[in-house]
Amino acid sequence: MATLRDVAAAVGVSHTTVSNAYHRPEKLSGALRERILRTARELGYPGPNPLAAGLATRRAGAVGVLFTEALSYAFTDPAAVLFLQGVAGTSELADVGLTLIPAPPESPSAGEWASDAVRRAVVDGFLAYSLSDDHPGVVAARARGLPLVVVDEPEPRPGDGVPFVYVDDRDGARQAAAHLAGLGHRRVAVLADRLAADGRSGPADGARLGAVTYAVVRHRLAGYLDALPAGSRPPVVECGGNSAELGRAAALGLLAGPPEERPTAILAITDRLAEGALAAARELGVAVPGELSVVGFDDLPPAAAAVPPLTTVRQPLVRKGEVAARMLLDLIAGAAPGAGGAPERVRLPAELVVRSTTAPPAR
Amino acid sequence: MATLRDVAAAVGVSHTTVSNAYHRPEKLSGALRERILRTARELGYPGPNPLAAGLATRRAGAVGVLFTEALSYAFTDPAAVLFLQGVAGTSELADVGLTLIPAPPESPSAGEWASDAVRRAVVDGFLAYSLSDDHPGVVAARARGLPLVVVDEPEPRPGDGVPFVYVDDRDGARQAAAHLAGLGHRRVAVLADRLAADGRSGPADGARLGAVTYAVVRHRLAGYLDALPAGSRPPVVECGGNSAELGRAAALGLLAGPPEERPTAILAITDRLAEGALAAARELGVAVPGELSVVGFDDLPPAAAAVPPLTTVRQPLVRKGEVAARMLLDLIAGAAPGAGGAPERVRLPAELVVRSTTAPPAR
DNA sequence: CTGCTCGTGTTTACCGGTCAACACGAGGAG
DNA sequence: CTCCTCGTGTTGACCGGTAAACACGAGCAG
Repeated sequence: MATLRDVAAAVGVSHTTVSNAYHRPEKLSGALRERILRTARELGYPGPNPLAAGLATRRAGAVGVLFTEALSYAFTDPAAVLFLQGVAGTSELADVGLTLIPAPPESPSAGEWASDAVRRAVVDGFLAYSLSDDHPGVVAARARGLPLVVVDEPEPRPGDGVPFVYVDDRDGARQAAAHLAGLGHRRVAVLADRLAADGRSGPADGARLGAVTYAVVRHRLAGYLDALPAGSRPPVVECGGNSAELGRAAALGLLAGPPEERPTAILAITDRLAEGALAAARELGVAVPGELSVVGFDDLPPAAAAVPPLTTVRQPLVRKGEVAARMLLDLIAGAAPGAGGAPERVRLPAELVVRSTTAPPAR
Repeated sequence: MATLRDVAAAVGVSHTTVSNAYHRPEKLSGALRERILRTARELGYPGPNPLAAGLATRRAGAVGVLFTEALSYAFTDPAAVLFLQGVAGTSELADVGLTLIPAPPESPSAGEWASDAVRRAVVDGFLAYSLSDDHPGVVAARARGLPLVVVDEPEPRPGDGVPFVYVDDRDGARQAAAHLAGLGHRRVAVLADRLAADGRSGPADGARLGAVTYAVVRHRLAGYLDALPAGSRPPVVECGGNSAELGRAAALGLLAGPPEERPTAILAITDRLAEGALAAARELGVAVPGELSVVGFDDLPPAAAAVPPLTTVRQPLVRKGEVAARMLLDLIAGAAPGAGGAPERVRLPAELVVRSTTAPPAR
């Protein structure tokens, strides 16, 4: 493949002049520039090699987004996709690429050399999206010494200097539970997921509830407790994954008992689990919201279209992506976190959206 | 920031040895390797710079996926996301990154230097996803001289040597129309989109139908005609975008007339338009499938969950991504297209899925 | 004792650009 | 007439790695 110097030789000018023909048209006469570009075309020169240019300028021209697990899984999660939409919107404004980086939570197999993808990514900065507290991906990203913005979790220790964008999950959950409590519900159950990365399912005991690995889950759970009558400990059951199917299975168990024993309301930690709960209720002939109230979390597009439309907590997913991307771009552009330019943490509000899956409990 | 040579100097070895400590542990003693790695950590050396490494090895370690329009829009399109899911699944197997590249169809503003993102992307190859026939992004990608696989469109000229992965849209559309024709429908209308990149809406005349810029649309339209009674020219109305809302608006127009004049069936060129048609029918009190049959295209997840469940044509979206990614990876690994290794074109089947939105026309 | 191979490192040449500093002739100001 | 500035280019030094070829002592077979 022809290089910049080949073109220079063919035209009979210096390599710098060819470089300038591409980036600094004003530094040479129009005629010469034309001649250079034409020769380049004739020689099949594909233009300056981005790798070489990047090395010289020390800019990769792209930002990396870190996902837990496989990317193929991330695309399966509507919340992640919406977040990405926000990120994409603002990073293309800044004319930088977007590279997706899978960061499996497996612990390093060959000593300290796990999360290779993070180490090898050609990027100017990272966006860590919703990783667990102990995730090696975040560590690897920090080790790269590049600007890093953490989204949702893991929550950086205050003073740690890591910019952080998050949603007030606790307050959102509190609103959801308060809504239910206000309607008069006393027997409330929680449908949860991801208390840890082990994918376990079934009722969660105190120990497990005390050691939740994901900050988002921790906060939502705490928010529920905030608004429920003091001292009440709603049963929490883990679904083993965030899907309607798994939510349905778990809800089936919750709803198995006789009417006077089963919960009158379910707080689902995500919309998809709520969807599953709705399916389970339908299957069992339990009327929603007559005999059972359900509240979701996220307010994904299908929530409004569900039958009945789902009462849920809205979090600004796209906006979260926009804010995080803007913050990272500022950081890359040179703003010191916390100091003047970029704020160190941004909290986005969550808001209860009451639709048709909640009502006072049957008496 | 410390470099590989700094570490070498600190340890008192050559820089090559440090490089080997990272990539070829067998080329040096374990003790020395440990010492090097430890020193590197102490110096805050972030590991080999990916840009420099890439330059030297001539591998970027990532593949680029080209989308029409903005990325933020692509994430809005479930079909694109599903495709990406397939791509991500196979490229992470190969341990290469995934870079998303927006390729707006605008014509070059500064002479030949449009689609900058394509030219600057640090990738080893491109996947062009569903671009229009004349899209500058494809041209730019070819100009980079890197392996390129085109997905869906633009259809490369035979013998052009560009690998191509596509779905048999024409056959899928034919099946849809044949199903309707078989049920006895004679007044069929088509809900379309993207006849060109101008976003126009309204009835499409012959001239416009003759100059469709997107191959996929062209094929689906042709497939419909294949199966409809010879000589019948169903009215085609453009929606101006692929959304349920726009589909609803267009369908409202189609369904405005008295029962004996309005179509008894609608062929929607995408599921989302079909969804809009369903909404319009519901609004107008037109029973589906009693008074109106609707067939979609794509078989996105919501299609099965719609009420009533949508009859549609399934295309293997995730698989399309997998096949295309595998093909590109093979190409990057050195297989010549067409010759031995990678086949030059792969056609994926489309299949009609009959659900509950189609029935014989009311008599 | 000689000659090979093997394990460990080192030397040296790229990879393909960008950029700061400098060269040089022409036109305009003083 | 001289000096300065400006428009155009050129020189040469990086950017931060990778890899082929070579050096060298030790162990070992013949």
